[in-house]
Amino acid sequence: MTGNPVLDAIDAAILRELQNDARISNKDLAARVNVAASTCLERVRALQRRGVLAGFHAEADPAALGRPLQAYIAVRVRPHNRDVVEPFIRFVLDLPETLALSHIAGPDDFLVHVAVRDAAHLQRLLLDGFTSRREVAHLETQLIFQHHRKWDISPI
Amino acid sequence: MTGNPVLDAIDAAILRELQNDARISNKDLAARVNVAASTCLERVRALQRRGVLAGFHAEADPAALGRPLQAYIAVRVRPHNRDVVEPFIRFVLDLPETLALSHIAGPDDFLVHVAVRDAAHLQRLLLDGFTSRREVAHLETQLIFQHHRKWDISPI
DNA sequence: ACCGCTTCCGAATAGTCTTCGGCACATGAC
DNA sequence: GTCATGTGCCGAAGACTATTCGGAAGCGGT
Repeated sequence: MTGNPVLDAIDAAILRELQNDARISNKDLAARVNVAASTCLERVRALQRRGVLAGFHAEADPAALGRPLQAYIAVRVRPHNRDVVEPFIRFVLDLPETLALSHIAGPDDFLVHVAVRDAAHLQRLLLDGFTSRREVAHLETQLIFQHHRKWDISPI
Repeated sequence: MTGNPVLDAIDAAILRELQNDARISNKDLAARVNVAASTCLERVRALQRRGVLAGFHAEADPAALGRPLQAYIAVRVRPHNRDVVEPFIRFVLDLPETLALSHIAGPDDFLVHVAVRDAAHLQRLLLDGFTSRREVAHLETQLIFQHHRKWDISPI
């Protein structure tokens, strides 16, 4: 099931098209990858079953939602054990400012990607949201000038 | 038109639903946000026109595609001017390993988010892809244990 | 009240999704 | 070779959905 080593050309094409436009109709998708609509539908469902296609999401522009400023916040958490880490993760993911959170190896423990209204909003988030928490031992913030996300991931 | 400062409750609900499932049918979406299908369709198109909805993308699981290991690569580029930076950005975005690229302020210039097959693959990427380039002055790599992305961004 | 503007709705047509029976081909047993 | 089995693909057809459009309702401004 998960052991299938590679995608064939049609699956790869389906994946590419759906990553570019998740709302394409099944009929159009089938035409683009040169299979019948019924075949295409079954292929898509198989990709979902196998976990290759994990979901479909609309992309909202943070700037259009009043949050044009993005930053990374590197966080060190002490003590770095399960009882502290798990609530911290939940806390960060519940912040409306958070776009993504990584638990990383290195001097810092977490990297939090946030989108905020302006510098004042970022300052408030840092002071009230992060440094006020006991387990937060160290913070380092880097502003993001420009962020590029690649939507189409291909197999290896 | 674009000057409208906030989304009303219906737009916010549409945004939320589409961020959770971009392939929901217009009819179901309309039912969830309590408007007629025709109204819902026009709302969605308006959100696209305004740039709030920037696209619809399938989420592919990098691990299911044979790339279970993720890392951040912090890069310093010298000289840090337009003639060097722009080709570098293009180069990184063309790498199949790249998931995202941020141009940031601070001691490092770029943060590259990559997904690779294993540690050997990462090593090869660093040596052959990055340090072999003239403009790359410094590299720092951090492994990612766990990455959480929030799909539903809300206004402020 | 009246006008102009915007937003919403529901009916109707055009179009799509989804199921299902059957076909074609590959594989392995004998 | 020949048969049985399994897999994947296709196309037809009914069920369902998208999209358009005319008209109604709400809301400020005068």
